[in-house]
Amino acid sequence: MLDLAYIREHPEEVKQAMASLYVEAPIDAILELDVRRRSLLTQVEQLKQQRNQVSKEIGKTLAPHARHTPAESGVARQASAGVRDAAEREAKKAEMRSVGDQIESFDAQVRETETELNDLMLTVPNLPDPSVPVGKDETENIVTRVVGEPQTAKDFGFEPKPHWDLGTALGIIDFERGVKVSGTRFYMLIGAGARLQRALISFMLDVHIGQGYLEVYPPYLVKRETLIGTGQLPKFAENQYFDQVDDLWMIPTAEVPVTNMYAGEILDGAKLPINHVAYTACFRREQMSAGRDTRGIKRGHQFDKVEMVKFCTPETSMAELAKLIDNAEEIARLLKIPYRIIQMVTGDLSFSAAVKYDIEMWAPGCNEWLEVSSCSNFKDFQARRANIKFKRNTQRGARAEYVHTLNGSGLALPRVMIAVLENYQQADGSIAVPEVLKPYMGGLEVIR
RNA sequence: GGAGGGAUGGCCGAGUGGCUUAAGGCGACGGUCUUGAAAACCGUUGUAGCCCUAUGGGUUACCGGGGGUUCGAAUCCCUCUCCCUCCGCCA
Repeated sequence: MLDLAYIREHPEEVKQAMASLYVEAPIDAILELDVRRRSLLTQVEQLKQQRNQVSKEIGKTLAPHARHTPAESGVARQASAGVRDAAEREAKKAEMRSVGDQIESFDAQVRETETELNDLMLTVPNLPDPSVPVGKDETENIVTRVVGEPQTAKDFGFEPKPHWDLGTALGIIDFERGVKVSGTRFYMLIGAGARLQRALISFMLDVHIGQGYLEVYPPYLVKRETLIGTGQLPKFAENQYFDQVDDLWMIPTAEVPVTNMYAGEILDGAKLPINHVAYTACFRREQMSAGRDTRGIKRGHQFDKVEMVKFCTPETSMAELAKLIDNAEEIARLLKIPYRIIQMVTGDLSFSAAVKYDIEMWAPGCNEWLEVSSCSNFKDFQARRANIKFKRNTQRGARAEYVHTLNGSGLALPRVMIAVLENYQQADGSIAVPEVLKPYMGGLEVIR
């Protein structure tokens, strides 16, 4: 969520930013609601002040012993001065009743305006960082680096096969049975296939733990407000699986529970940056892209992922993003798989990101670059939604500020599996196990 | 799923309709004293919003969330959530 005060003070700048994202954002409607809300607040607060004051005066005119008898049964026995007081008191009460009615009506209008305003604010995407190149869509994204040599048939000395052929022949990926049990876009990993995925998970976690990330095992089902915190809701409800009875939602990424684990908290600035790594399954309906990437295990409704999440101070978040990318790259380097880094232009930024880089691994069988990681700096956008703050020190009067949040895949499993299978395939259709994975595979050298 | 008990500031903990502007304690911060420290003593203390003549002043809301009663609610009523104790069920 953007800072409302910032929109109020820099409306033209915000509108331009939205234009560079190729997004229609209701900035004018927000500004109008903001004016209306503040005007209503001023009026209702005056009325409340009046009521508070007069109510206190009413209390003072009551004799101390009478204060606890609401019916004022003793009125008849009081002297004439007391009776006059009582009459005056009743007049004031009647007056305050009418003030109360006005307050009620104003409060209702304030609530209505705030709900409307908040609903609109939740649909506005993050502002892009000034460093992000302006561009319309993914075709204009920038390849910033290529690491390693993408291998082709010439290098292999034979025609490299796609993973669906390799996996099926080896009996380590079973597409038919996955579909039988769960429907389209599901598959099963069998034997060395399942073990290879498990090896990759353990390997990645160990590498990231070594880089200083604290491992977290989070829930896979979360509340609606948790998905609002990271920005998946309300805009992208159609991409989520959820249980209607309990209003619990299946996580599309570990980012959701891990970022929100500090929701509503004020963190100790001395403890920042906080680095977490989590392995989870992820669930996505992907109905928007039905028909795309239908072959193989590239895009399924369920996949595993190791994810890194960072919480840091505003002034360090860009440097932390660079570290995050390097930490994710380390996996590709250790696996000795060629990869490249892509910078997203404004038009291809995700809803919550201010800056975003993708890591793509080369897959010689499918003959394409596979997106295995997205590393994003969300700045204070998610922190504002999830209300995650920090204090720089314990000094008196220290102000709580919003943290900056970042996350990046410490790689998405199915696509790394594809890259491993296709890059390490041999002429006979067997797969050499990458050196760094052998200890995790019980010393297995070749999958055949 | 059933029965009972709870939720108050950074923490502990009082508070059954109006001197509550939330007592008291702890902690934290500042000061006095001291060669320095401790102790003692004095003072300060949260969050969010709005308004103004704006290094300051005013005001509203916040005692788990939401609603209600009342001139007035931490306090009374309804409801929801979460936690604790016990029972049942369960990988």
